[in-house]
Amino acid sequence: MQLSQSTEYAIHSLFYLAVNNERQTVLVSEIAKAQNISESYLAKVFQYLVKAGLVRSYRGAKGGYHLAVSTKEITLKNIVQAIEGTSHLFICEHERKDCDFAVDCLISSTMKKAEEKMYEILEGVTLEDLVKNAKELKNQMKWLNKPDMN
Amino acid sequence: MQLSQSTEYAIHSLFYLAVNNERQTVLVSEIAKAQNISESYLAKVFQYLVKAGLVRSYRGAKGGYHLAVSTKEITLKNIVQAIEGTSHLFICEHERKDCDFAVDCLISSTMKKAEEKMYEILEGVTLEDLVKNAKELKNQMKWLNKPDMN
DNA sequence: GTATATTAGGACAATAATTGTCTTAATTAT
DNA sequence: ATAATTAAGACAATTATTGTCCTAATATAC
Repeated sequence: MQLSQSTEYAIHSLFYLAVNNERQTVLVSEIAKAQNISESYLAKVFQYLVKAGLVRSYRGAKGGYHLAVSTKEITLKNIVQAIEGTSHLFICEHERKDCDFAVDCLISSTMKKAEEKMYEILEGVTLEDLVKNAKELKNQMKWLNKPDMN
Repeated sequence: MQLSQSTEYAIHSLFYLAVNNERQTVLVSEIAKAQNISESYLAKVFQYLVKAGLVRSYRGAKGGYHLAVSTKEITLKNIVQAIEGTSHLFICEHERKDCDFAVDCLISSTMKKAEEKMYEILEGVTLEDLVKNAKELKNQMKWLNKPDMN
């Protein structure tokens, strides 16, 4: 059970948009280059992000993409679900048929709870947090690398 | 992101073994029939369960399978990982290459935490719990169906 | 209005993962 | 020895993911 590579692309791309949030639009080609991945494939990923309402697209010359809402409003959960969909972790075939325990099955309820707990964590981190963290790390690294500190 | 059908089969099969824990062995053919699924495929699933140390196999006449340890010691986490493997939810390609933030990346650390929280819940439910729950539900259903109660 | 830049959407191909079957070997009970 | 059963690997079928390309729609700039 693993998140797809598309999800990694999506997260990194939205992070890129967040960092460049003051620009009016950013091209897919630029974002693909920054991650060193295929532009045509990333274009597909962006279609999901548009559909999920996370980014807005602008066609034509000077077009490109921009975050649809503020960096505080976009969480890791939003991004993961935009790509992976919102279907449940565990879908019991049996449950749909003849299962005696379907009404209050401990397997199903546990799986749902596990899923919720996972999403709770992903919901707690926004693009704003990621940008802040990256800036801190950059500063920290510069500091660590100052030659007069050693 | 979804658990495979094999995982469902594994959970239901181990539940079946747990319910029949007093018997010396149970045949794959019986377990497959109980779930109404292909025996040859379930046989493959059982190979993983053996490898993971959750069940013991007995070859030959009167052979079959039996839980390798007590029902208290087998958790949903064990079963899920036996089938799905233990690799992480999120594996960042970038991280392995030239990422400046690799050391303390908020994306990676959040994903790891989300995964941990999920497994924490799955770890909290054992086969023993599932059997108890099923018995309770059965009783509850009988009670609900008593004609003199309505 | 024409040319240019850019995303949208669909068709398609390649690859990988999952699901499913079968055959042969090993093992055990009778 | 014979019959019953799992082990292991090869293989096929199906589905999901990844990746490319072409045409249409839309917007800007001249």
